[in-house]
Amino acid sequence: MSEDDRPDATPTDEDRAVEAFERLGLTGYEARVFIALHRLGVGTAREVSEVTDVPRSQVYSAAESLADRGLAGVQQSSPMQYRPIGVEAARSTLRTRFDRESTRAFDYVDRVRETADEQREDIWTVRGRAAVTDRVLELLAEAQRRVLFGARLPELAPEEVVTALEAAADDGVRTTVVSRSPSVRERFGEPIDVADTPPTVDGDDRSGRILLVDDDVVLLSVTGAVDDDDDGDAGETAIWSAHSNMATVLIRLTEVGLGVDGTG
Amino acid sequence: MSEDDRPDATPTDEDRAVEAFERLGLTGYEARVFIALHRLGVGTAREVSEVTDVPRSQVYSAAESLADRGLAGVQQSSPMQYRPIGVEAARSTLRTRFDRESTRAFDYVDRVRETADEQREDIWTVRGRAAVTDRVLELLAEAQRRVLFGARLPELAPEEVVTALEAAADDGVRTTVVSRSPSVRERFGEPIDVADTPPTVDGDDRSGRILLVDDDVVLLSVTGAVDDDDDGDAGETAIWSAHSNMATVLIRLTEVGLGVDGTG
DNA sequence: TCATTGTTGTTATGCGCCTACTAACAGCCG
DNA sequence: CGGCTGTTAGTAGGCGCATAACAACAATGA
Repeated sequence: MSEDDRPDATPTDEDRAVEAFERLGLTGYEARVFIALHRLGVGTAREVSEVTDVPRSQVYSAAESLADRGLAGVQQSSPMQYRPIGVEAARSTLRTRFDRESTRAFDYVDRVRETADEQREDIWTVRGRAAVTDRVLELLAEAQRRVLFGARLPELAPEEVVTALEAAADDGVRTTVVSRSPSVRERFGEPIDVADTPPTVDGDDRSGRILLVDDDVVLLSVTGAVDDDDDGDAGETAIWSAHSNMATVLIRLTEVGLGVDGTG
Repeated sequence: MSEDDRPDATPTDEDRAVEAFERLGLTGYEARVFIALHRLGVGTAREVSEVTDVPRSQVYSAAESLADRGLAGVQQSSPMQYRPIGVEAARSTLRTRFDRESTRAFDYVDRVRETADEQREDIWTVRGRAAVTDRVLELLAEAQRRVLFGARLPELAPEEVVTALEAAADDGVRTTVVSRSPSVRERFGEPIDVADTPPTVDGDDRSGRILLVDDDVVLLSVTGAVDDDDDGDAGETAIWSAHSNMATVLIRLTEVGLGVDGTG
């Protein structure tokens, strides 16, 4: 059934779908049989093996495994027949399973977790949009006197960050937001100072976020796919430092470039 | 650090958490390092290997892999230091990844899917709560003249099923719901007939759902963990048949047991 | 009636990859 | 020298992929 048996041909849409299913926890055979069953509506092992690249003898176990996962139905007859569960039901079955495992895993982590007591002359690296946002929020929580936050793109100033910045401003922290992008600037109001980024430092379109907190906390991020696994949207890498001489030095440098004065 | 090195000791809470992380796509080492980092707050490879059962030499690659996934941060120094991302941020990172893969997988299935044109003298088996519900909904959609639905437990009559039953009733389908459980019965109103289950057939507390549609569609389910993978809540297995003599016979038998008359 | 042919469902086997685990190593510093 | 760090090689076992062989059964034709 495959018009293309070359070992390294361009991956088809089906190949990509199979890979996605594999990352959801299915085996390659299970994924192909599931897809084939949806193609057929109903089918025997033979029919399945004719519309996809799974040997007939392996269809039985793969389909049985799908049935165990609640993703397919079986008819005990000769020949046996299989039919897939509906797409939405299958999606929700997998999602339920994901949520269950997620709870099991993170509940335990929650119980044993310790918060780090700071700290030394450190520069930390963090990869991934969500991870960077997480770090921004934790650093913002320490703010006592002033905060400067910059984001080139709106996606880099998500709702949680906006909220945290507003909370800081409400607590009497002198809060400034800089961005070249108007759509970022207009998300902040009232107690927050908003400013355009000076053209001098805005040249590189790979810059991401900047965060200065008080006099000794700094975070800088850049965007651009680092070709992780396959995190299309997470191409952000940040460095940060807190309560260190290194942080202080970085802050001075950054302030000069931005034309901001942190003293006062 | 392990007080228990017997090969097959009872799994600890941490073991169970590690297994959950593995089902979310992490390796065992990655999971243990992630947990250890949360235990420590911050840590070097040595410290991690002392707190969990991962050889020091393997901590480096495991932590680096966590950093690639956006689940940990790295400090390039000697000794290197690692720190975990916050629990909520980690959970949301994994969930985002899950949703992305889920879309990739099911969008393709949606494009190639065919609906089965019914059908023969078949009895189908379906395992898992969600899969059974899916089948109930598809069978309900065929209703022309009458529907009888029964569920022993409220969980077996989820909102979608209630909605579908009401829709059928509104379409002029004579609709009856039977259940021993008052909490099931009181979910249905107006155009739907509600009845208690006669004691004669209610004996077995493993019965699940029953569905009769017109004169030739029937579904029967039973509950009880079939010890699938680990689907704690999905211990339901159903058989069903539609437009077959087998279905007709089953319907007659069921009606007698329930004291219902389907003619008219 | 018997032999032949084909189908079905099960099972065995070899291969390759990834993970777990151990071990060895060069570089650095006190 | 001795201890620590970070990297790398090497082994073993498990799982998934792939192919083949098999018994049981049904259909066919002489």
